[in-house]
Amino acid sequence: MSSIKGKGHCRSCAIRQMSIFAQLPEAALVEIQHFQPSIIHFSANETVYHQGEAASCAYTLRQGLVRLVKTLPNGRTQIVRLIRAGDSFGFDGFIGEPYNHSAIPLCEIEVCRLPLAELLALKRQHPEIENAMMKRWIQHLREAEDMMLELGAKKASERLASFLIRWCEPVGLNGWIELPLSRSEIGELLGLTIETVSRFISDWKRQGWIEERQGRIHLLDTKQLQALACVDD
Amino acid sequence: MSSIKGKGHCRSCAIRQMSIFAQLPEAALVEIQHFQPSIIHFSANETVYHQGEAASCAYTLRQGLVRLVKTLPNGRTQIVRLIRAGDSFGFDGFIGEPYNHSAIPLCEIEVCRLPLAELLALKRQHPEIENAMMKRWIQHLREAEDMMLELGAKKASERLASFLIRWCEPVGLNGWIELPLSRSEIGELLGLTIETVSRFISDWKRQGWIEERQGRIHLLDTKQLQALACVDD
DNA sequence: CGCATATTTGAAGCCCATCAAGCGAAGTGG
DNA sequence: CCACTTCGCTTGATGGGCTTCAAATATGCG
Repeated sequence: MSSIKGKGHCRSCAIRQMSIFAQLPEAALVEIQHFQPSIIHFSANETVYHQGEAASCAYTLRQGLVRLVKTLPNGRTQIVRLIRAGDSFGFDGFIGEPYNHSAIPLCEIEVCRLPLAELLALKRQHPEIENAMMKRWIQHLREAEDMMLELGAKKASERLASFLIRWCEPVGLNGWIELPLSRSEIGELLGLTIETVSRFISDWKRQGWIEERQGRIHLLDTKQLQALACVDD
Repeated sequence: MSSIKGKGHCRSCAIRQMSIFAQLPEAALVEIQHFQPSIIHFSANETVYHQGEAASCAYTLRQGLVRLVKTLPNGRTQIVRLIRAGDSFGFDGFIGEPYNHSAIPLCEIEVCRLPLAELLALKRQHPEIENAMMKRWIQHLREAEDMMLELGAKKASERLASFLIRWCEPVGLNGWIELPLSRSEIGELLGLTIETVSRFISDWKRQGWIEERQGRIHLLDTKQLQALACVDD
């Protein structure tokens, strides 16, 4: 079950630098305390909010990884975004709409819950927040456009290769990195079946282009993958 | 060729009510005149800006229809958004990035070109703009999520059916409406080939579910299409 | 260890892309 | 005005890529 750990302590918050509150002056942090944002834990697959629910709160991810998911009546699902520590999500309430997707943790997570009304007030007083949010939205829109290109114009192997390359970018394309997504979750992200994902990964392992051990992955031959990926930018 | 028609006259602008400047007080409109936004005409397929170009201006569409397109090195393309009158686009410069897509008119268009630096200044002085822009971004992000679900989780017929239903919504699902997209452009939007699009449309015409005359379309049996579309929301 | 779950692998089939040809409407120039 | 071209759309035939169904193997967890 989810559990409320306590009130947020913005001043000492480890991920504030990565969040939309990074540029806030120290003085403003005291103010936020009045809002008493809640720090909440969720375990893996324990839904933070459901698609269609009234959107009364936004969230900032403090730890872990969250997937934003949309589901068709027939059960087919699509992961529309992956949320990392420092990212905020769940702003649909700003336009009076219910959540457009469900937010489901990929692992144990910790979020900071921000009531929208209070966030709205805070935003009005501090243009830095508005600015930071705006930049995030533009960035997210760009990433969504990139994803649409992936889904609409690329083949299975191309999508998977460019996903792996993007995923491994943080470690400079040459080290080991956690891959906390199951085959099925990778499939839901890329619009593929679990079998197709598994087949290509197995194949590329046999080719010696990638290796994998206990949930971590390592790209050995990025050239080959890059060629497969149909790189554009 | 594109041609600059003259300076914008915000006060008398026919589409201002639909734009991000709708809530601006009359007084502020005079200010904008100093910025002298340019009204520019483009003919169909005459690119407004190219993916990768430095993004120095944003645009508001006054008339016509624009497609935002991303292209792979091998030539495959994906329409990532359709822009209607009143919509603004091309904000990548706000985060210091080049345009993430190309903007290409589907027909003759008229745009209002806004230098980003000046728009930024105007935004700072008038929170209404910032607010309106924020709402648009949230809305666009929601639509992008919807599109990712379409592209990743639906089959050809389902994508096409729900596209037609969405397209015809403005006329209440029971009247004729312009469809200024060619088969090939519908394909680029839905991640399908021109032949697949043509086949289904022809089939549905034969079934008597839709009819089409000189670039206009009419849904006759929305129930059937709805069933095909895998409706979710 | 034993069970549940995730992954792999195989076989079959379908959906859609690809290749190819024909059709119709609009535009051009003689 | 009409042959000719062009372009978008249609329709057919074929093949391949990915899904689906199924079963075996690996992995993790109590």
